[in-house]
Amino acid sequence: MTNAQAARIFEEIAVLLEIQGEDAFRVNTYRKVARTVEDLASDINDVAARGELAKLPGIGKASAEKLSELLTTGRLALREELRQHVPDTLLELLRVPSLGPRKAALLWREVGVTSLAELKTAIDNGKLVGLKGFGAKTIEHFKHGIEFLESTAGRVRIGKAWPMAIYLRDAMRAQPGVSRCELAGSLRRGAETIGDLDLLCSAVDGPAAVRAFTAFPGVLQVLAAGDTKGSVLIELGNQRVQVDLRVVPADSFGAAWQYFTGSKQHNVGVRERAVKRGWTLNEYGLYEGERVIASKTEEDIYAAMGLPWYPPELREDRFEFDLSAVPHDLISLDHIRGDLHMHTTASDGRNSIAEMVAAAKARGYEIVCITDHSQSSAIANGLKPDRLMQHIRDVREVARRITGITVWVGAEVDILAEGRLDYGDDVLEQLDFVVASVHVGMSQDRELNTRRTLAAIRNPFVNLIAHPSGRLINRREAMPLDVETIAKEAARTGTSLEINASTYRLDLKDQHARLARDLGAKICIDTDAHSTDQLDQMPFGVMTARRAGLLRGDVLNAQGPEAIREFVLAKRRHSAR
DNA sequence: GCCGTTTTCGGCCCGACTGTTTTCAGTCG
Repeated sequence: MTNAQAARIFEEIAVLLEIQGEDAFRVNTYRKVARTVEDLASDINDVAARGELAKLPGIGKASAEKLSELLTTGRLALREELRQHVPDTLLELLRVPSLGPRKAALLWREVGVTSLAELKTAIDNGKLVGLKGFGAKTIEHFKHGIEFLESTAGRVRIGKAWPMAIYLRDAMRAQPGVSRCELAGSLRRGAETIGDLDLLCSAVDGPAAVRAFTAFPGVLQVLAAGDTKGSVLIELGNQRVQVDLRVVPADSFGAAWQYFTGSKQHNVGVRERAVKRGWTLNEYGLYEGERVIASKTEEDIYAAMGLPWYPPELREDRFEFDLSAVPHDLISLDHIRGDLHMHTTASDGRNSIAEMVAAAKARGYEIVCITDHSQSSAIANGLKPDRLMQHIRDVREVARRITGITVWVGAEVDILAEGRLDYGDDVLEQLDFVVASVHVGMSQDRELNTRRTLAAIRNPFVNLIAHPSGRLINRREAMPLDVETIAKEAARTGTSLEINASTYRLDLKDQHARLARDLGAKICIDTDAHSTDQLDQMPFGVMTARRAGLLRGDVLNAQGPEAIREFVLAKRRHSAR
């Protein structure tokens, strides 16, 4: 059982308990267990095998026993018992906005509704009319909510949400009386997917700002519009997404920005510190009774509690409250000196070698590496060795013509299903930098996937394992892989592991990148661009690296061309010995 | 159910908005 599967089961138990009206704090305990397991970089089975489950934060004796039961037997008595009492299809009702556990329980007990489909029918047949707590507006809301669910595919990739968020932020900034507007929420934290867009602004007239917001073109539906808060649904490609706006006084902006950036768990951690000092913290400020201790800036809020200002990417209650673990020189976009993984028209890219190189140079890079697909990727027009030889000459020719940037020729060579690389060493040794990655046979088991990735890492000419897990966000699960073993071998051999900056991938993910760095592996952040505009995905890779707590020195392409060249040569020398 | 420099019991973050309420419960973030 994977971490994600175990986490899902504990989250499900939390919901089932909630519907049964269980004590909210006990419910929260199960949620915490789910989150701890989900966020864990190492395999939960390994932790269990070492008998260290109860050492994890928020997991005590009872939860450790339940986890252990689940991992060894694949079943959990508590869950099965709960499911006997509560129909499992009831869980899907909670996805309807403004329908929570209380109302779900009422719908089930009073009207016999146990699923989304039954809710829809019950509404259409007027069966909810007269039900206590269910007025006409509530019923209408549910009707819209079901339509919303049918038209949305859940969370949105950050790369899809970002441009819309910037557009809305700038539109708010242009409103009269609005002195400031900023992104908040998971978007500001650089999370890989976004549930809704959060905007924070300060304005002289709150209700006017909310009115302007809810009147934007593109707003499909207004969910709430108060004096300081507005919520709307907007169209985003083929999806719909909720956008929340909060308006606060300028003097409270720091407190509010801290508050609305989250994460929820980070805020709980910060608040607990306030409570210990006898203070209260809300979106308007940090208070001792009526007295304001801090409110204007985030820095003020954190400093008052003896905490450093946290880059938003670190605010996940993962490691940031261990002050010795808070990095001082976190990697940032302006540290990035090159992009070492991209494609051209030679394989499946849309732009020529010269166009990609010019675009990299225009972004201020000192080094760029062209890495087209290898021969077995027929669908991607992969290069057979003879075409690759011509391609090498073509890249060298561009390198001669375009000055002011180091231009390398490499390849993205397939790691085949049985573990062989798609080019022989006689071909690989002619390249400046070799990217190896898995594109086929992803349904193989953990051992096989790990073994073939290790084989690639041990090849003296392979310098980077690209998108190591092969996941596609919202589309394909990561292939089963022992990331810990991979990272150790990468560290030992001098091979880097990628954070692929494409917002379809973001692979390695933040937690794994942190684990890999801790085990000594170098990380390389690349866009895997298939066109010049995709080079602009780099910020999302950097945000992922920041969430992992990576420093400038942990990132290969934050070094200059000479250092990267030395990284390549060192592995070849080491292997020749 | 977890936790502990207020430690083995008694807390556990805080406020806005909505709807159906005559004073608050439910939901959300």
